[in-house]
Amino acid sequence: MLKHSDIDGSLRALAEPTRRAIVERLGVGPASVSDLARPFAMSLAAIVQHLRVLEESGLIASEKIGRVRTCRIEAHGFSALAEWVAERRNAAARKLDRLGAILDEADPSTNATQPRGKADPQ
Amino acid sequence: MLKHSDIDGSLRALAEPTRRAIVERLGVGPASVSDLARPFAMSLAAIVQHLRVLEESGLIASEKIGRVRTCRIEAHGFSALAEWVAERRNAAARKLDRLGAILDEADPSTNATQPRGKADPQ
DNA sequence: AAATTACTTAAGCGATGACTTGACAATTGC
DNA sequence: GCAATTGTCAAGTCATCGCTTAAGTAATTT
Repeated sequence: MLKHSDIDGSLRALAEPTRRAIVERLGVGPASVSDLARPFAMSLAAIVQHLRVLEESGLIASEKIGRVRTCRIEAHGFSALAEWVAERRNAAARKLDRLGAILDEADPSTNATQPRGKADPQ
Repeated sequence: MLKHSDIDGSLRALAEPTRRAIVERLGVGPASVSDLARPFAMSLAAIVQHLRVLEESGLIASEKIGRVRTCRIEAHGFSALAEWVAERRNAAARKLDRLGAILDEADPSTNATQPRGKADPQ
């Protein structure tokens, strides 16, 4: 149902400080393109390019009314990403200390694809 | 306490499909450099470079014993990242429909930095 | 000790990405 | 209508990134 991952697009989009700052600004509330551009020492055109990347990745959405385009943050895109990151974090946590053994016994399927001969130490 | 974010490093590292695949592989369990390289149609040196990026960002760790370096996923780095993404997702969710009003009344502090003159519509 | 395995390091190359400038289009205010 | 505001599009520049090849080191096997 949820677009099985424009994880790639989302992560690429967020791997850039300016775009992250824009996203954080939009977390406060919607804003126009020039509002978003104002804090930065770069051309409006550059910001528009960043916005395009963010919108294509589904992290923000925008609507143009008259001559002003208003941008807002898009919950959907962030949910997909949050899920992916959480999965990895859980996988990592499962490997910590002895907790691994406990959880793996509760749900052995998570270990099914383990390569032969590696007993997953620690 | 938690390194206020090599969010930048983590996101940059994960914005690359090969590195994401490596991380997913390590979610199953630790592996050597050549183990990690095997599935990919690229040189070992390339993989080593990817591993370096991942390690510098704190998403994986590695230890060399004898001539083989063993890599594992690092829970810490993923937690920091998961937190950041969750914050943005929450900010986004708060702006949805009327849910916003409800949550904002429950915790008005989240709205305190709203810029003047913007009433946060919808 | 010679060969093999498992990396490591450095230099270089082509593609992509983040900007710029400049020219244009479409509202809106006077 | 004219001018400012707000954004769009296209081209071009420069740095960074992902990869390669080639040469080197250190541990292990035979």
